[in-house]
Amino acid sequence: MDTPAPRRTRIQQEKRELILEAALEVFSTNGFRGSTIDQIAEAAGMSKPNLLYYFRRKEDIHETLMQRLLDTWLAPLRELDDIGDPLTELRSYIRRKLEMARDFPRESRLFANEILQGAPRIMPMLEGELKTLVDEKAAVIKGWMRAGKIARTDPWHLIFSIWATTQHYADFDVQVRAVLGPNRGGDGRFEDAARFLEQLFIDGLKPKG
Amino acid sequence: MDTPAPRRTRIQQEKRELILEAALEVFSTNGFRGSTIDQIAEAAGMSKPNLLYYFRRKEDIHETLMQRLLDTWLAPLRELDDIGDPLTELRSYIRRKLEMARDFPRESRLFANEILQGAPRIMPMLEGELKTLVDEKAAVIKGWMRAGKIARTDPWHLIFSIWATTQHYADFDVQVRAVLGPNRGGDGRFEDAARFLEQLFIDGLKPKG
DNA sequence: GCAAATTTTGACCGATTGGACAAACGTTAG
DNA sequence: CTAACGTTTGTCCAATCGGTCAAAATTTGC
Repeated sequence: MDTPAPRRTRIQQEKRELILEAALEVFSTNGFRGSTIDQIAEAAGMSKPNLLYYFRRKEDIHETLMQRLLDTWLAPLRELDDIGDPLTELRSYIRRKLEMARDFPRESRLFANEILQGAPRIMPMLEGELKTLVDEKAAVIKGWMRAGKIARTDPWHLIFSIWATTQHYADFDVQVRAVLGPNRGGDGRFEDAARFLEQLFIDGLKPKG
Repeated sequence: MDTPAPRRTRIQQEKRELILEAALEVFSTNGFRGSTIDQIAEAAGMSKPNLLYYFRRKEDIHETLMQRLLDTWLAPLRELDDIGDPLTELRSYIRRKLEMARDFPRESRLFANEILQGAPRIMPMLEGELKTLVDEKAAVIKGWMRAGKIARTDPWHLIFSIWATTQHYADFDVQVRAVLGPNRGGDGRFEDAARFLEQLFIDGLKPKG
């Protein structure tokens, strides 16, 4: 409805991708207001007016970036399956989220920036699509608890905690690396985190007695 | 060494406090670059040149704010005591951190903003003071594990997870409230979170038979 | 090969920004 | 009362910002 006919030239497609890639880099490290069109243009290897030929306003770039992000961002939770084995499902959800923090830290920071500032541009999506999805998956988890397959807890706060702990390794990466130091803070930190989080969540969720 | 003689008038003390309070509000919601001196001045109820009489540069305000923040921010971890009962110590550490997220969300967001942007202004403190403190407390926790008082895990990632989960309720507050909805997202959400986190961390850390 | 359409650029604009400055205003101690 | 000191304000400035525009350069369809 809102995108009637995005007929695009080959050049347009390529250049738009280039700009979005550059904008992701710039926005995720400086925030929206902290980033300038010039910075993005330079990172994309083109002049400012040229960039503005592809995206007429700075906010259009951010909006496009945000729309793409949200799809991939919620994919792991969408895959949480009622059918599968509960502990296996949760374990792979945690692993997938941690992999996203490792492989797409800029996307994570872009999202964190948006939320930190009060989510002015995606509030409807949080209260709509996101809430619906979380409620749905919380119901699934509650079902597992009722069936005695996992220990009883608050499913919503469980999901929050998984989000918080996994995204922490992207959003607070500099702090994590600074504290761990050059040895433990190297490439192995994600495997260490994976082991720790699996123990914390999965062992903790095994049904009691 | 760096603050030789901060002799200050009564008016200076009062006005500086006023400015810092206003700046905390503005910086924590807009980030450093996203905030303007005019905004802070207006929030503090004074003119821009008047504000610049008390803080000569915008960055001076941010720096002062950050220095104050770091002291109070690490206080809970500093209090983690080797002498006390391990599970009690950890439980009250988690509770204290969650209380800080509830009572000082602006400070939490200010800190998160700084880290998100790569911690350009506090990197030395992260690699110095913070790393030292965390290493020290990690050693304490390791001692508890060796003594069989709590289950074995990675102390560093345990601390990261406590930080992540508790601060989440300040930094991602809008998302938490949006997902929980008007009923569960009300004032009780911190008590729910406290219960959940205690179960997650404390029960999970009880020594295995 | 050429005309039409697309892409790129340099020059420019008004608004906003952080900050400087001197003059005006208030306060306070003797 | 008054001189010295502290505080406040209006005005101004250079730099940077998001964005425009027309003209030049390039690509594309035939």
